[in-house]
Amino acid sequence: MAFSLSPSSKKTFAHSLREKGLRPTKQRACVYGIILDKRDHPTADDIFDRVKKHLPGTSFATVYNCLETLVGCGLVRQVNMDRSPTRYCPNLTPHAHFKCTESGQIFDVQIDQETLSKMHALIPKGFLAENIDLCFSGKGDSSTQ
Amino acid sequence: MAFSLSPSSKKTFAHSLREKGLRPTKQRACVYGIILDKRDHPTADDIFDRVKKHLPGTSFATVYNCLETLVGCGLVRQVNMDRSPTRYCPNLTPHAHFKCTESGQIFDVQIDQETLSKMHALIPKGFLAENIDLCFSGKGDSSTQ
DNA sequence: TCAATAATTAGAATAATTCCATTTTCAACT
DNA sequence: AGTTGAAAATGGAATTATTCTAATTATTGA
Repeated sequence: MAFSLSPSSKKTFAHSLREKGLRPTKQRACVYGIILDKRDHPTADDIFDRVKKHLPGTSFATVYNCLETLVGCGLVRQVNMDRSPTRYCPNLTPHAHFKCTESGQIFDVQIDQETLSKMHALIPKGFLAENIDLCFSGKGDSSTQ
Repeated sequence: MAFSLSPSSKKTFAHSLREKGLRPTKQRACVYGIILDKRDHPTADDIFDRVKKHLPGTSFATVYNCLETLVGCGLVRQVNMDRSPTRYCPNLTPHAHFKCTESGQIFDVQIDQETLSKMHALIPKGFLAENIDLCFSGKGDSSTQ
């Protein structure tokens, strides 16, 4: 049985895909639902395990295909830290990531408008940034571990 | 014939290694010299090709070993963008990276103290950042391509 | 319903990096 | 100078995340 998205998520999902002429399949909905459901920045591997509980026949390739599609539609974002496996995040607001080197957990860190502007201002004339990626790593908050 | 470091680089190099009880070997000096020589953010593969011109018998494993050692000693820094191969950079000052999506080139972008402080201030109480990584990607300066 | 197109599937292939067992190098001691 | 022991280098195999491929299945629009 497929993952059930909330009515508003389902609308966003179907709309974003149709806008690009893509089909809102049950696998894509499931992957999207899983990323929304537990916002722990899962890897493709984590997502594959969770998807299989809902749609047991799903293959790894499909999970990767779905993730690529969802990223392409702007529904989820990739988080790359070091050489570790890519993680996925449904938070579309401007934010940075903090990786705890002890637990491996990743935390979202909001970026205020003023700091964001200062960061943008670093870019030299003639360059046009389409993407900004800010990552911290170090010791996380022990109360959350 | 080994790569020849400038007297001051040689001193920094030998000192940083000896401080950690490590040996300043000719392979390590060569890898370090190559990263200092052409500051184009080479990959391990690029470095391997260049090292072989000076020390033909060098193996890939040695290049990786040397890079790990140099990073561990703080002589060079790793630059990870997306899932592309790790690149290496001898610029030890606070700086960000801009990757041109057209040419693949990576440019250093200096970070002023005020912006750096603002970025640090984003980190929530209880977290201790040991590393900051700021990356931009988009269209680079066409005059440099 | 049916054809056309898009998406999914399983498994092979790839690419960057790491591991491992062996050999070589280097520095400190006889 | 020769010996020894630890550290480093070597070649090749192994690993891991991801992408590719060819065949099958699902979805959409006429």
